[in-house]
Amino acid sequence: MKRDSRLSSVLHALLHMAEHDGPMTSEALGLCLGTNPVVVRRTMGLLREAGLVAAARGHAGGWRISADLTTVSLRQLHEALGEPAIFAIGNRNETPDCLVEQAVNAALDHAFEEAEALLLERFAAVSLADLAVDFARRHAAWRAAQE
Amino acid sequence: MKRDSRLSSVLHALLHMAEHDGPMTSEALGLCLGTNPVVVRRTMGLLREAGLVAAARGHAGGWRISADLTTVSLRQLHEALGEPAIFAIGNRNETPDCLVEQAVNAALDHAFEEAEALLLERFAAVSLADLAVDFARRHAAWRAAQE
DNA sequence: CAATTTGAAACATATGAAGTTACATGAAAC
DNA sequence: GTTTCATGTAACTTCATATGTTTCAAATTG
Repeated sequence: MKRDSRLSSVLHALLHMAEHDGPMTSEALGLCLGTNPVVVRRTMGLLREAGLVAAARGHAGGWRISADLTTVSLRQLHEALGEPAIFAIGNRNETPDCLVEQAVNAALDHAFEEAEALLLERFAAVSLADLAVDFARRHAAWRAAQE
Repeated sequence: MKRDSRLSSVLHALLHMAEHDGPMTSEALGLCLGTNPVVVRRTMGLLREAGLVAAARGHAGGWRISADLTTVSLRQLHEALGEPAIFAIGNRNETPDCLVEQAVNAALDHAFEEAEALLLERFAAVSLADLAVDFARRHAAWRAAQE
């Protein structure tokens, strides 16, 4: 199963935007992410619809963050992306007639629901500002190591 | 992304086997699961390698459980299936040079590791015997509802 | 008007789970 | 011992879907 890496992508893009003065074009972001500008527009477009970023066309256009970094959590970004499926494992049949399969589904669903709740709770607890701080720490450590 | 439903499948198969006297053929299990006998053999073969089931060829052959239902947990089954990837969401690049992406990966990895640990813990706490009990309960309720 | 940039549709590629076909191997029945 | 039944396994096809690509319209700026 191919994994959905859009959450990772938009975080990467947003932090680059946060470190950058002025708007960044899809092409510039595509270079940072190692992907195509159209893929950037497609994914960032979902964040635009959620009001997290704004896009401007034409000369000096591009993408900029239109929200407070301290208030945007990973969970909000996950939601902005349309809450894609979290698990690569699932039930064979979600609405079985077979009582055996119903018992199996109930047990698996329960475990997955707990894990999902924990994951979303952790996502909600991390903001873009937290990531920016972590990046700054790594950057300082990297600069120190260059000496 | 297409979800891996093998854990769900083998649980369904194992509970039918537990309710059934004597070995069950791949064809019979395929009918229970709504799939092809070859798919059953392919998947059950992994459980055979883990020593959880045994297969006999020829007349009166088929699959039977070769372990104590109370000692086989969902986690053991997950392991027998080769510990397939749990999440449908992941990092774009697992070993990035970019410090921004490293910070992003660290945050996501941390959240996913916690959720994975919880899920596996829950899997470890549920045995086939537990599922058999739940099935029996559902079956009794169903019979009562038929009157 | 010309250059730049997003928006979006349409199509191509890649990956992996699941399904299918075909046949060899082994075990029991007769 | 031959027939029948069943697993073991390889090879191929199908299907879903994330990602990538091409193309062009629309909007904005110089």
